[in-house]
Amino acid sequence: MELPNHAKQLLLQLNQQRAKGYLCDVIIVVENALFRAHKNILAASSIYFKSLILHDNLINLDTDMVNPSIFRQVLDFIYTGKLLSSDQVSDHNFNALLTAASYLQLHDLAALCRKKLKRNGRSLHNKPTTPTNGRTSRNQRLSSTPVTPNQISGFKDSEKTKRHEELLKDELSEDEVFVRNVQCANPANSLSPSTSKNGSNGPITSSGGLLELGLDLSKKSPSGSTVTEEVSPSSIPQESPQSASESTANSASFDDLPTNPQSLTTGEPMDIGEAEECDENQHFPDPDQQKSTRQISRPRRQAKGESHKGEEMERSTLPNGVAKRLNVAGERLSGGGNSDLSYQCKDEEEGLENGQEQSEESGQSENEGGRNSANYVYRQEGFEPALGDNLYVCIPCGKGFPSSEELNAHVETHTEEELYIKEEEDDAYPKEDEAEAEDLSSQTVQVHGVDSRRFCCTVCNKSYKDPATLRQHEKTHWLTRPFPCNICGKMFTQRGTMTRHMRSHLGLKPFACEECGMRFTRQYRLTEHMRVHSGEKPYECQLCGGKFTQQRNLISHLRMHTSPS
DNA sequence: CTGGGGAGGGGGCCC
DNA sequence: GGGGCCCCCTCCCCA
Repeated sequence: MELPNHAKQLLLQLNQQRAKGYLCDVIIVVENALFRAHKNILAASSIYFKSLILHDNLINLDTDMVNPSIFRQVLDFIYTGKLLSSDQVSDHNFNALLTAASYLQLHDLAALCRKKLKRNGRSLHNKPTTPTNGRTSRNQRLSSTPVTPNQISGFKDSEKTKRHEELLKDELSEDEVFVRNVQCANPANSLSPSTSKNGSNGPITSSGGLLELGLDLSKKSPSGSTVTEEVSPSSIPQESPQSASESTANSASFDDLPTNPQSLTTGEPMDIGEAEECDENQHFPDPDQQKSTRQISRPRRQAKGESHKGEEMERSTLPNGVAKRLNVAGERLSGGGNSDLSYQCKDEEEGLENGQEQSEESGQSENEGGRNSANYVYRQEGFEPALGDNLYVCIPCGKGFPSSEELNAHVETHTEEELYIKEEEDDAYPKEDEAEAEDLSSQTVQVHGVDSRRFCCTVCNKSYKDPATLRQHEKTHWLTRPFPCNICGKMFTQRGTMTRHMRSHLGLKPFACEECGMRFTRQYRLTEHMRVHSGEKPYECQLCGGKFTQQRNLISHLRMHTSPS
């Protein structure tokens, strides 16, 4: 007995889930576009993917071989077995598809493309369609500014490309919208290292419309002359749980998108069955051949360890029974390609059990449901039967919910005060003066005579000059971190920190050295760096007289003095 | 090979 | 929100 449509229905469901970002556990980076998908599906489709996603949740594809537009079709094909109808896909597009399919070892797709090209009597070009990486310019496509054919550098046949872009224009899947939120941050800087180094792209202004999409991770250089990212400030899509309701404008664009996989493609689909060599058993080619074609260079290993004092405190104070880790199959988000994208969630790599950190899924869940309000969405570790389907757990109270939407609705009922860790509930923090701390209420203002630091934290007794700073500090005691990274899900207590973190994902280095052209993610780094050119060494060791350009190196040096040797 | 310095990069947090 | 600083990790170079 066999259900005739079982496989089809299963794939349909999976594609719907992809469209919603549901249970997606891998992000594929193609130039400046990100695609969410399921590891299992990719692994089942291509041994190339299979090898890549074993350890990485973030895969960076070779932009010489595939561009975002093509990969979108590839991904659609993987999930549906269908391509756009042949009259909607130009020969040039088939060439690009063939290139991508070969590169990704999607042999069925490659065979399909070959057949179509052969049928059309065209020569096969199993080469990149362009030396400029087929920068099909999703940014441009998404931009409200009209795009001239010349701007689409990815294809020589710009008219056909444009036509294809138009075809795709109105059928963005949700993963692309997710991409939009990320990539619009830096329309000038793609994720490829080629543009991150010197920022050779032209200046981008808000007139392009990209910034309306809401993410600005750029900075302005102090000099201004060497920086290309001239963008106006705009809001960040992530918001605190308290302000989540304000994000409806963002959410609307998601909700309007089609989730039916059929709508992901238009026109008459071309079924995979057209490919002559489409044998189900031919999905996995010779592994040796696979190795030889592997294109992705491994990223430089990133900083791994950190003190994470606050996170350790969080772990120690998490309520019993509250799931912390949403860890989806390895969970380690590492850059699969260029170093600009080689960020790794350090705690994830270290296997820490910190729910606040393990939020790739939370990010997806927020995309699925409240979009920007799912700061409390964490999957239960494993799938404990006792919880049934209530896999989405509210960290503060431990309640489980079957969907992120319900959890988000529940989270709204929590007040800030509830999220705050009361002093009496927390014995994990060092107290400078416990007796005094006991007398402090959350509203207490300590006046220490002429001391201007009148605002004391009731948890750790630190004092601050103004209530805003105190409030900012108090967030470090919260169980939850209100600002998640859209890419890796890492959570931050301050929006600025998250924004800064996002720059590392996107390779944004707005601060350029006028002397050597080296670029930095932070002004402070540039200031430090400038001492290299000036020869200034303001930090002097009082023990040996050694001088240093950076304070941290003096500190490191001092350890050498103090450590027993 | 090892230790030390220089420097790039990331996160936390206060102002 | 941005700036600045601290702390950390890491890599690279060189003696």
